Amino acid sequence: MVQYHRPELDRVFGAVADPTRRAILDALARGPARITDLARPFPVSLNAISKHVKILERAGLVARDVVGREHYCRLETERLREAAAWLERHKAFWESRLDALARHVTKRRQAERRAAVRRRGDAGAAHARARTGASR
Amino acid sequence: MVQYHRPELDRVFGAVADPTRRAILDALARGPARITDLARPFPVSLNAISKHVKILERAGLVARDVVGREHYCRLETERLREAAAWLERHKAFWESRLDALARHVTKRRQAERRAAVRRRGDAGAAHARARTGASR
DNA sequence: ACATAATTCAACCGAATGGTTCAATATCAT
DNA sequence: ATGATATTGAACCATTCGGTTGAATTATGT
Repeated sequence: MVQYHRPELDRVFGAVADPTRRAILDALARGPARITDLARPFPVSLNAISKHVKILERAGLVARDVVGREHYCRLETERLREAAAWLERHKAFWESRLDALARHVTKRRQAERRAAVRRRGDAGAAHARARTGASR
Repeated sequence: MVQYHRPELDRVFGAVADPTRRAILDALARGPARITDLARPFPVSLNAISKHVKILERAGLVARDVVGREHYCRLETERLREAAAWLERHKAFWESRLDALARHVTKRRQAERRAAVRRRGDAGAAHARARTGASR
């Protein structure tokens, strides 16, 4: 179940981790656009957008058609599909595992409670004493 | 359709963009584990893993229960669900848009061909001249 | 009490990011 | 030919990242 390193996933997830790049992808969903068009709504330089597009390209999320001096960018959905599949698969798996664990813990808790009642007192097992995290 | 900046997505996608962190998540799918347990399979220092876990925590993908000196980490699926939903939604939207564009282009191509035939010669429109990208 | 174990903190390092500015290149329009 | 337009290249900067090492902190076992 633990698979070997897949650099495409690094690049795809790395690419969509940036809000500007997600916005660029959204813009491209409206149809192909040139670098200049893509850059217009953003408060950053044209060069910055050019770099972002290059990153999206390396991630395989965007392709470009060069027409004279103009570069038309368009979405490329295959890699996105792969990334979505990875997330979906893991989400499903993790959730089922968590359910299984929850059932297991519940069963163990019941067993512990019965044992504690038998012995009387000291109802708190180590698990119950855990100060649960998310401290920030 | 273009939504405002969602930093959780930055953090979640950023977190899963790293192969070591994806592997940690996979390990945690087998059940809660301490930092030391998580670190064992990796060729990097314990400190490095500690940092990775902290990043996963900030992304909301992992929570920890501190029991004495031991930190038990476990998966937290909510944020993952959100990220998966984002990808799914966009994947679906982009694919439908691409289909629509394809239909549109096809129709336009047919119209152009008819026009070209009427005029005779010079069949190549600008679009057809585009040297398609993915040049690396 | 004391050594050991589990973890973080702090400082550091090199490489990658996201941004800038100022050319350079190539194409289009006149 | 000339000038404007679209884009990249190159150099630079501050910050973040992924990693290290060494010391500090806290809890456990004897």
